[in-house]
Amino acid sequence: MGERKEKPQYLTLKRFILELLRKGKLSPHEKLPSERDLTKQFALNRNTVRHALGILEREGKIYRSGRKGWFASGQRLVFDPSKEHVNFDKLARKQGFTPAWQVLESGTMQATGELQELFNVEEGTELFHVFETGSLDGHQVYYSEYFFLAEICPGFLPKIVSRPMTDVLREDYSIHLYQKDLLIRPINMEEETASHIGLPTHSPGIFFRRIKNSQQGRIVQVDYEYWRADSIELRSTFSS
Amino acid sequence: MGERKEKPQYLTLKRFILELLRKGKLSPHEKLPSERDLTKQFALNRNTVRHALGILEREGKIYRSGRKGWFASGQRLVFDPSKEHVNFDKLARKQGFTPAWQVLESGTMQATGELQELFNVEEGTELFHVFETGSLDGHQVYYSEYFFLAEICPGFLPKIVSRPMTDVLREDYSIHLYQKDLLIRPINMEEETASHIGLPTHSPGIFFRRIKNSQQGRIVQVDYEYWRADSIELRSTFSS
DNA sequence: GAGTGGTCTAGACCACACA
DNA sequence: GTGTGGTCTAGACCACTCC
Repeated sequence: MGERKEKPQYLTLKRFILELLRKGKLSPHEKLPSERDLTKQFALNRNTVRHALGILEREGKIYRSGRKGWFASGQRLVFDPSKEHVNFDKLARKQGFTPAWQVLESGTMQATGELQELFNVEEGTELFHVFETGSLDGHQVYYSEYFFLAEICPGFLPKIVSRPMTDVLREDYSIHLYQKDLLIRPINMEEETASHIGLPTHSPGIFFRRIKNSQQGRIVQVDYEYWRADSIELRSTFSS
Repeated sequence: MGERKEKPQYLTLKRFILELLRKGKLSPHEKLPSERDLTKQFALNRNTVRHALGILEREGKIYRSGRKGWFASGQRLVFDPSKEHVNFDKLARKQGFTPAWQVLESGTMQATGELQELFNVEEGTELFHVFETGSLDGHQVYYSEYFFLAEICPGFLPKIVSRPMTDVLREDYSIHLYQKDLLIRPINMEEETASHIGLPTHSPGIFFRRIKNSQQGRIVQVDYEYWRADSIELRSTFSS
C-alpha cells in the first residue's frame, strides 16, 4: 500500500552518470564508457542503456559526436536573444572560449520563395550566400546559412574567410546590422544539418532564424543557424 | 556503388504521420492510432514505432497526454522573449486562444537558497508562493511556480484565484512588473513537473526563469515556468 | 476485462571508426 | 579486425485507462 514504487532501471544509470559529471569524474568533452561497457557494469540491456543516454542527451548533459561515442558536455556559450547586435567571435572570446569558423561554401544566387519574401525584394534579386560552421575550443557547435543583399556589399565574399562578417560589413561598407526578427525553435537535427557539424541525425539542436536590418532600416541579411543544443544557454538581461 | 542506401524504417512511419498532419487527416489534438495498431499497419516492431513517435514528439509535431496516447499538436502560442511585460491571459486571447489557469497551491514561505539570492534579501524574508497550471482551449500547457515579496502586496493571495496576477498587482497595488532577467532552457519534464500538467515523464518542455522588477527597480517577483515544448513558439520582433 | 503506453530483455545485422 | 553506435525484431510484464 504505502510501498515505494520500484524506480525504473534507466534512472539508476542516469543518476550514476550525473554523479560522475557532478563530481568531475567526467571532464567536459571526455568520452563516456561505450554502451556495451555500460550494459555489463549495470547488468542492463543495451536498449535500456541507450534510453538513459538519450535522456541525458536531451537534458544537455552529454552529446554524441559522429559515430564515435558519447561525451560529457562542455561549458555553454551564454547568448542573449534580446540583444540586437550579435557577434559570435567577440561574444565567445568575452566568455573565455576560443572561437573559430570555417566557410564551407559561398557564392551568389537569386532570391526566391521564403528568402524573397523575407527580404521583401523582387524575385531574382541577387543575393550572396555563405554556409559555414563554427566551433568553440575546437568543438563544432553550429552550422549556419547566411544570405545578404548583394547590391549593398559588392566584393564581399572573399573578405569573410578570415574576418568576422560583422566586422567586414562595418569596416568596409559602413553597414551596421540590427536584429529585426528572431525565431527560436528547439529541433532535432536533420541528417544534412547534423552532418555539417559532425553530429549524428536527431541530435538535439536549437534553430535560430534572424532577420537583420541595416541602420537605414532595410532588410539586408537573413541567417539560419543550427546550434548543438547543449552548447548554448539562452539568457536575456534587460537594462531598463 | 552509387546505390541509394536503404532508408531506416522509422523514417517511413515518421513521414507517413507527417503527411497525415500536413493533409489535415489528423486534426490538432486528435488521437493517433495506438502504438500496436501502427506496428500492424507498418509491419514494424513496437520499439521502432516508438522511436519514430519520439522523434515527432521532439520536433513538436505530436505530444503525449498521460497514459492515454499520442495526439497531434495544436497551434502554438507565439511568445516574445524580448518583451518586458508578459501577460498570459492577454497574450493568449490576442492570438485567438481561450486561456485558463488554476491555482494549485499558494501560501507564505521564507526566502532561502536560490530564492534568497535572486531576491537579494535577508534569509527568512517573507515570500508568497503560488503554484499554478495554465491551459489553452482546454489543453494544459504550463506549470509555474511564482514567488513574490510579501511586504509589497499584503492580502495578495486570495485575489489571484480569479484575476490575472499582473492585473491584481497593477490595479490593487500600483505595481508594474518589468522583466529584468530571463533564462530559457529546453528540458525534459521531470516526473513531478510533468504530472502537474498531465504529461508523462520526459515530455519535451521549455523552462523559463523570469526575474521581475517593480517600476522602482526592486526585484519583486521570481517565476519558474515549465511549458509543453510544442505549445509555444519563441519569436522576437524588435521595433527599432 | 481489454487495451493502452512505460519499461525491459536478449538477441541480431549493419556501416563506420580506429588501430 | 575489433569495437562502436544505429537500426531492428520478437517477445515480456506492469500500471493505468476506459468501457
